[in-house]
Amino acid sequence: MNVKEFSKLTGLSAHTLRYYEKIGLLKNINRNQSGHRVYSPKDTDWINFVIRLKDTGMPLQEILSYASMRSNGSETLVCRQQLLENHRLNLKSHIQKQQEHLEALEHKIQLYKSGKVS
Amino acid sequence: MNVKEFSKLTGLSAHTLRYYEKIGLLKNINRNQSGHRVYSPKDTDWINFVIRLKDTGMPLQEILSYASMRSNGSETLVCRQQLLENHRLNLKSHIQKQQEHLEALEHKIQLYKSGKVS
DNA sequence: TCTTGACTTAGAGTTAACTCTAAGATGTAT
DNA sequence: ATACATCTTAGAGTTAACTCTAAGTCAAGA
Repeated sequence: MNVKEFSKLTGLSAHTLRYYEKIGLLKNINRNQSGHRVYSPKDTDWINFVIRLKDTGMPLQEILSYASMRSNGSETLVCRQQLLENHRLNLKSHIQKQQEHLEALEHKIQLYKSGKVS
Repeated sequence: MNVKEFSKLTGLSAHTLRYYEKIGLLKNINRNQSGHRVYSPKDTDWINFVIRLKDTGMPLQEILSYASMRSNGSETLVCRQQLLENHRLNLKSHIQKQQEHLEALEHKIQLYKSGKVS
């Protein structure tokens, strides 16, 4: 898969994909005989997980730290699990808070609907 | 209330509060005889709503647009309500998506717990 | 009165995460 | 063979939202 196809698949621009590679978020991307990148299904799995972490608000630096632990093999398993469990707690409380915000927003909209706002 | 107290109340730094005023998000803040800002309960209500919008991911530009409609009085009521209802839909789908991310994350953590990840 | 700390302004600097540019090599359709 | 799109790189530019700096004013306690 070339960069254009991979870009379409992931929803990230070719620029962003090269940027992710530059900062170390994507590693060991294969090249064809003319030096063009060739992405594999493994790259797809990894980038999809990266995108999930990113979409849940994890900064690239922290994803990078997960990535580098991953490439250090099984001695980092506990640490990676810790990181993910910590992220899970953050995400749960984020959802909780957004739910409260939603309710407050719906209350405000009700005020508009009943003409109690000017 | 001076800027320090208002900062503590809102959780925003004094720098940020002045910045919000500079870009037009806070308007007509009173001053005492020596030119220092004096924040009122009305300012508190407004900033709290601003913070809610911000925390739900609304860009300052859009909050600003709500703010400027608000200061244009009742002829913008419908438009403001529209903006909030649209934001409500975005927020609902955000929460939905985060919920899905949470489930995928919990699944991944299960893989770690059962030793299926290396 | 002197010091200490809070306040003011305009404007510069920072950070994260892209996003684009330039200049050149390669690939694909007519 | 000739366009024309796509690939490559290093490095510069952009955007949002702060965050800080400098230089000066003001207020309260020893």
